[in-house]
Amino acid sequence: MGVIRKTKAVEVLLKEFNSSSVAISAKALIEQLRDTFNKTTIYRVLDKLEDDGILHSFLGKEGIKWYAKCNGCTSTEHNDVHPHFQCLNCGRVDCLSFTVPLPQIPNRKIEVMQLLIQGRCEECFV
Amino acid sequence: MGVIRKTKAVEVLLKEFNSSSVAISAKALIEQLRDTFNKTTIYRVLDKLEDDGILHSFLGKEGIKWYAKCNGCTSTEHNDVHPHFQCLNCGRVDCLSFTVPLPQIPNRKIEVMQLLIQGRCEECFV
DNA sequence: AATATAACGCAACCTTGTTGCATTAACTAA
DNA sequence: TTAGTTAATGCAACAAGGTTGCGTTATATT
Repeated sequence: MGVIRKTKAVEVLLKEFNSSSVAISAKALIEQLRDTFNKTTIYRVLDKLEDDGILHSFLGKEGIKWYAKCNGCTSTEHNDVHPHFQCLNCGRVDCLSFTVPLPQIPNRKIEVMQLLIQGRCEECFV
Repeated sequence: MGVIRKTKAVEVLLKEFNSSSVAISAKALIEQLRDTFNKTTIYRVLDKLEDDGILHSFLGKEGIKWYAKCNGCTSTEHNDVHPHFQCLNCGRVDCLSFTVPLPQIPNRKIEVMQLLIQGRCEECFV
């Protein structure tokens, strides 16, 4: 696949992810950019950025897709396996920087691990 | 909420979960029982069984909902937090019996943790 | 057996995400 | 700089998982 052309959509979305370190849901981006880009475009650009190893995606609560910047991934391998934290109060999702030790399970080959931690974020923590 | 009446749907679904220890997706149950029950009924019964602490649910790949039997949960509290394993080859999902140590994160309150491990199960492991 | 009402079936709907196709706009090279 | 190629876009229609409203059925109670 690969991002070949620097279009407005690519530029705007990249800026969005570079300006903060939190994860953003496809849904939120579509709402936010409703007047600028078609949802199809946004889905396609996100797909591509993921293929290129620039973003990674994961599923949050209710099965909706979230995206965040990758660290150290290439288009051939997504190495950036870390937990995500979703605040049950404000809905915010961000990447946690520590890595979780992958358990060894006999006779199984582990390929991916998705760890979603939910609770109250720093802002909503009283 | 609470399951009040012992209907056929409740009976059949409970039997389904008692006869094996793997997780079953709502989707699969609907397909399997298509000629017997309406999908609305199946969704509602699963909801109830979850509320009652008999089943627990989690999201698998593609955001579809899976259910499995609980161990030691009540209608007021779901304590049964363990990882799930989804085989990327045959699609089978089951509960892993070990618990994962919850990390402590400063200034955040952790309430739920969802760990989905994906790879190749015992049967599909070559 | 009569009654109250939880549970059911059906159809219609909602949400997130995808696909086909005609149009537009980046890049390439003359 | 312009002409040509084709990737990227917008639109509309669709798809899948799941939910809702409401009239009907069946379970439990008396």
